[in-house]
Amino acid sequence: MYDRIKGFRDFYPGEMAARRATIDVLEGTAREYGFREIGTPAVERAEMWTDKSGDEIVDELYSFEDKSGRHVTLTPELTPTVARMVVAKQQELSKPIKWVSTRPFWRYEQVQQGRYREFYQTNVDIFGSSEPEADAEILAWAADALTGLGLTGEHFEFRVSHRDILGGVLESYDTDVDTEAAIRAVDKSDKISRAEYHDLLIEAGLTADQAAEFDDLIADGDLDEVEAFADTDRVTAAVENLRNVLAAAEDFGAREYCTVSLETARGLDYYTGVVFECFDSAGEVSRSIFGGGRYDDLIEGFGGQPTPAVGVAPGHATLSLLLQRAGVWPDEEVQTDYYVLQIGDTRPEAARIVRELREQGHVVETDIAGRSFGAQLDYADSINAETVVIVGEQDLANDEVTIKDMESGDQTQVPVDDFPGDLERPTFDDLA
RNA sequence: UCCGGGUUGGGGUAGUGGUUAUCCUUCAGCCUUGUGGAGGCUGAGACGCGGGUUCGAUUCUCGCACCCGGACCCA
Repeated sequence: MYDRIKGFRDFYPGEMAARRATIDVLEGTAREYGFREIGTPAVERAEMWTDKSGDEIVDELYSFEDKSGRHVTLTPELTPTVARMVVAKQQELSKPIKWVSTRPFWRYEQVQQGRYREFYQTNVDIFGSSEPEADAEILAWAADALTGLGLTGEHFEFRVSHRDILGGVLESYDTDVDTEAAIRAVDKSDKISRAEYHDLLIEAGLTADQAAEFDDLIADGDLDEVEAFADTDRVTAAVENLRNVLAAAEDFGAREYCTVSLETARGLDYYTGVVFECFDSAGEVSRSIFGGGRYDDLIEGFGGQPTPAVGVAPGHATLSLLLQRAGVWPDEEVQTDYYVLQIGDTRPEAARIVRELREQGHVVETDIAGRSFGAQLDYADSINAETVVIVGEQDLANDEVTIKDMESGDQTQVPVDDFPGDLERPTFDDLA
């Protein structure tokens, strides 16, 4: 026996069916919005990450030198790849560019609940619109996708913020405040005591009074108060933009899932405007389910024309945790339309029936294991066959086959030449 | 990298310093090549690895590996 590599997963049929069902909803919803599917390489140049994040990032990459000496890596995220793709065809792609893709990514990380080394994400991105409607469309897609999976507003919420609000408020203090340290403190505020939180803020350069005041302001999430408190262009613009996005989300049907949460500070460095994270409302999944937001500087950073961008990338692992805890994880039930049972040497006739039924698009199985009558029925039962077609020597001697309804156990004889005949999906009820 | 918990047939478990390691389930076959869901019978299948203590270790002990949580991290 060989071990499975840590952090990688096998999907047995039942699990694969659930994964497939999840992907179908996410992508099907994206298709309704006009997002077009793209395909991307599993391997990219490692420089796409080391240039931006430094060489330490290599520790978290599945990177290696290929046979021609290129330093490459299994891709840990999609964003640099789409950025590269947008830059490469910037002139010929009509805007807004709306792309979707579901695929695995790889990161060499510590494995934990909801986090693997090979993980699947559905990335949904819009390039070329800085309008609030673009941000709102991302929120709306996410909301539609989650409700399409069977979740409701009881199960999830989007905590929405704006990158410039926290920074802008901190900037407005006269004192010399270490903005980054303060934002890190906000990020941790959930996990530490109030006193510790305030201490961290004070270390970042706020006075004790300011720390308390800042805490209240941010915790309340009241945009009017924020605006009144920090009357700077940056904060005013951020607040207005956030309001516009929420107003559009209202019309798009996603507002009810959104909560203004100015503490939502964490996330990728490249976010520039509205940011949001999806959380389990019940708090059972403590980690954020996924995050998204606006990253207007990224394309330019990859050598393209300045191009606004906004996107979201739900990871399927945390999503499945949420779906399971909400009790809406798609459970596969094997469904088989027909089992064609053979007794004696009836293969030619049985095979003809099987092929005709399959041609009509039905799911059809027959004996390929040389089993006895009882064992075949047993098997037909185990695969939830709706109808069993018994092709036995005795039946054929009368030019008949037996049609058995597995749920009721009722059965009837029909002329073998009339089966399946012209009926699209002949069952016991049609033939009795 | 760190912290906590764990490891007995495919899955779930009981148990023990000493004879053939318990039970449930699963799987295969049979009872029953012409009637499944119930039942019965038969069979397959396990003490993570290595060292130590011991006459003897699956059991005690140490180390390691692996698994599950969590911290850090999360581009």
